[in-house]
Amino acid sequence: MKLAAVDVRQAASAADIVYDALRKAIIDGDLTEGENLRQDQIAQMFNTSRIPVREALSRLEQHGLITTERYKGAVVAGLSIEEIDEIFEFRALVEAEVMRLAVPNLDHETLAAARRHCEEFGLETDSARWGEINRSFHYSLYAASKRPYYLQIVRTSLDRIDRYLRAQLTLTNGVMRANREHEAILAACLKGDAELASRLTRDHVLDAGRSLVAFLKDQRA
Amino acid sequence: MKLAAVDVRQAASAADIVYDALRKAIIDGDLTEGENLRQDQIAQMFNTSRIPVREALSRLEQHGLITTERYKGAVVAGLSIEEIDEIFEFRALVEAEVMRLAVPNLDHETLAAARRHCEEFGLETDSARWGEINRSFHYSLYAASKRPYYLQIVRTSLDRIDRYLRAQLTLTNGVMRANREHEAILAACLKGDAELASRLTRDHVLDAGRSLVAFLKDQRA
DNA sequence: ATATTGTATATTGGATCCAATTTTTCTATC
DNA sequence: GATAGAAAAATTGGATCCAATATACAATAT
Repeated sequence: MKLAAVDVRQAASAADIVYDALRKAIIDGDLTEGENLRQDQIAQMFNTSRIPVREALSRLEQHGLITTERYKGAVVAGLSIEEIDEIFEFRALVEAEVMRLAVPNLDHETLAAARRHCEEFGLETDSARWGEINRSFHYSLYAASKRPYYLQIVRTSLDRIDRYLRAQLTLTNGVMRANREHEAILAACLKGDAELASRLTRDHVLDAGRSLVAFLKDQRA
Repeated sequence: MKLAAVDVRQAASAADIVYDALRKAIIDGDLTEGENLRQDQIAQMFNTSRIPVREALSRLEQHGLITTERYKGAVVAGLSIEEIDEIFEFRALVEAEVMRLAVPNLDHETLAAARRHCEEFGLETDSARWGEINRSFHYSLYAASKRPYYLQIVRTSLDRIDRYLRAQLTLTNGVMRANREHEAILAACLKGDAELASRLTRDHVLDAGRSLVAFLKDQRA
């Protein structure tokens, strides 16, 4: 008897599913700052008991995406202007270094993929997708750094501020500038100029941070 | 009626207690790499049910301190040489920057505390305490950077490699050199030379990483 | 004797129930 | 009608019980 080999992959646990869904909802901004997260309500949404929900909430709290208080429950964490500023500063430091380390390892395939993401970003008209494509562009280059720990940190940092970034990315001029900066970074990568790519990445992140902070200061005032 | 003001602090939940205890045991090296963590056994140790234990394990997994597999359980995570190397490289980047940012904010009190930790490190003979004092010294300076997010990241990074570092810190020559480097960093801080303090911190971390990696390569061969 | 199959045990993930505490609602009183 | 206090509802953290699966070991066939 002949059978095709089937990749029986481990099914994710309920806690994993709930965690992934809530994380996505928070970084997408579908759950807004300060919003209450009732264990019971979430459990019903996912057709589970509160146990896996609590585990998911506990993980989210570890990553700073929510805060919890006994007998009170969990709320989506908000960030102060100062905290947002600090995270952008941190990202600029780490992502610039990741970019520097990535350039020597970039091959044609990776560069082609990055170019596709870059073009896609320029052509996309659905503002809801900009954030996602933006991540894809940067990550496709960052991956060449072969620094999984750095990338994990970048991911958790980005998770914290992504929803604010998306709010600001809906402003068209922000997208235009981001697109120009992406092209400049890509050009530096094609030239193999690690220092330039690193500096441009740093400025790209700091720029985004500055305009976001300005946007939020205005909005919150 | 007069009552002394009592700091009624929120009692930590059982999950918090278990998490803290396990985290400490892992970073202190009391739980060794690959060691099995049975929920039932841990629950009995802390006189609780498995529920808070599972929550604690879930958090530890998020921080990379353990790995879990369904129906198999949790084991203390081990790090490859490459992973350790990467974490030291990362720490060097971030801690150098934190040090640079801290120097302009250092006041007499902070410097005095750092000096005390530095001297304590030189005088301490109990090798088990070196790791702890080492952290105190660096953190006392880092705190002046006023960058809570950076510091949180530094903490989780240090958590991952602390037990290896402690194993290596038992070698007296490692402590001697660390002590000299601490004094040099402190001197740069006293001079208010942020660039120098930053560079020395970077080298201090990279040095520790290099000798640790050499030590482990030898040990694991 | 060895390999294979079946069974018992160990262990995890999840459901349901309980205790503690907060928040809300209702009621009695002014 | 407003307010203080009590009862009810809501909500969380934890304990106990159940289902699913892996591992260890015994029984059996070759």
